[in-house]
Amino acid sequence: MRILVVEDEPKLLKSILEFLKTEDYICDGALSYREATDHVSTYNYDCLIVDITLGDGSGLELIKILKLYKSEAGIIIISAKDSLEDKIHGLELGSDDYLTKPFHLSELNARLRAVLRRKNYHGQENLKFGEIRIELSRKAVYLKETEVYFTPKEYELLLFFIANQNKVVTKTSIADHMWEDEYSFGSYDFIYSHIKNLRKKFEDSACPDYLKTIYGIGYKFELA
Amino acid sequence: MRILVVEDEPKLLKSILEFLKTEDYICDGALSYREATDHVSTYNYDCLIVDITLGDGSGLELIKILKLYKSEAGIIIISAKDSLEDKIHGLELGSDDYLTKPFHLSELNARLRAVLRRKNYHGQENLKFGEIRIELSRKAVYLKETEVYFTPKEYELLLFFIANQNKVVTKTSIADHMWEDEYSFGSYDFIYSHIKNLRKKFEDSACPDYLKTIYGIGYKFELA
DNA sequence: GCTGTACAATGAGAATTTTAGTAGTCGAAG
DNA sequence: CTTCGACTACTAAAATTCTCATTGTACAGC
Repeated sequence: MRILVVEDEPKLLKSILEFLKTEDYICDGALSYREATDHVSTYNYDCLIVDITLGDGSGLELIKILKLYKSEAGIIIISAKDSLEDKIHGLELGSDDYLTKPFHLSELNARLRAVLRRKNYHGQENLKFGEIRIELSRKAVYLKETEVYFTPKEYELLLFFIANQNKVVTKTSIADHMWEDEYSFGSYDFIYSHIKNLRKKFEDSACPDYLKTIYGIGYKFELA
Repeated sequence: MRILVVEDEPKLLKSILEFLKTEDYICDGALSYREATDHVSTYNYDCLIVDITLGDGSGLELIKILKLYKSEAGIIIISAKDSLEDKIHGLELGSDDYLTKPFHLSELNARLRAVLRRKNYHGQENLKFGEIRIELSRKAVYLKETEVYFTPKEYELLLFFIANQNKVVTKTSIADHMWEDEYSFGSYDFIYSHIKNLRKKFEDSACPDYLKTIYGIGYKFELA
């Protein structure tokens, strides 16, 4: 379940992303208009959460553009104003729901579930990939039928790879997803480190290592 | 026993919720139509209490929609008008009972019990989870056959965990559920504090600690 | 095939973050 | 005025994440 959150207030964006990640969504953030269109033109999202009171242009314009790229994605609008106008415009342009600041994060989650359900993504409870099984609601990872503990970063990374299975993921995109704001372009040592930990857990459980290194590019998670 | 109350008058909603909580129901509130459908699409309720004179649309419409999602849930209609028409319509659409404003909360409780009984939830008096037994009617908690006093917040938290057993509950959702009004992105110290108190009571009674910490995320209440 | 360079993997420990624990303040109820 | 529960502030402990130095590996050019 892939989500893009567009919000210009860094703190709020961060806490939304953190929360959604704890709820097992694969999500990215954009601080501006342009960043958002970049992301949308690059990745496939199932739902977009958009603050329409961004600084750099009309948020409703943005929605039109987003729709062009990704017409089947759900859209939830966030707004500070409770103005009926904006609400109506938003809904006319094809947003699926509307949320007024301030809001509870679990409220956002409820809307999100509703939107995704309306789009027939009945929230999956389990993920399977080869010998790996994940019970999302329990955050439990099973390798070959035995439960293995994964730290938050490891868990998130694993989910990310499964979401992008059979595709090459660049280190840049990994860094982008997992370390939103503060990733320094210098080295990817921290990625190597987490990759190593993942592989160690596979090995310790005699689980095949589905993670292929693509030299000079990144990784690919695939069977056999 | 999970209940959703749909009522657009905030004060009334609040007092209904408070009352139901003292009666040991796990309950959520919705101030509008849309909020209600969100909740219903997200959680499983055993009964819905719906004011059909909401501002944002016909309440009877709402009931139709609610039924679509969750046909086995009981429904009690609240209405300001005592019109026979609405009553008949409501019952036709599958509501189980009907209550006219103003009403006593104890009256609501009686209807609720009746509805739940009819649905074979014959007045669930006890909850059990491992070595924990709760007599809901008395708000009495037994750990390993000895009664232990739990403060109101501890009790509510315990019920929340039991209601969400075997699932990871994030700190955010705990905060959202237990401190609906005034929680702002602060620290989670108060959660830690209550968690500690719960665990202390388990320990003092030599009762297993079913509460697992999920580092960086929240907690999980499960056997073994 | 050999060699050099850039990239990737590894292991250990430092730094940071998160949680547990302790003590104490505040405010409401009696 | 006292008691009790709810919450806060602070310290300690635990766990995770990140850094860094080092070792190993793939690729390209010769």
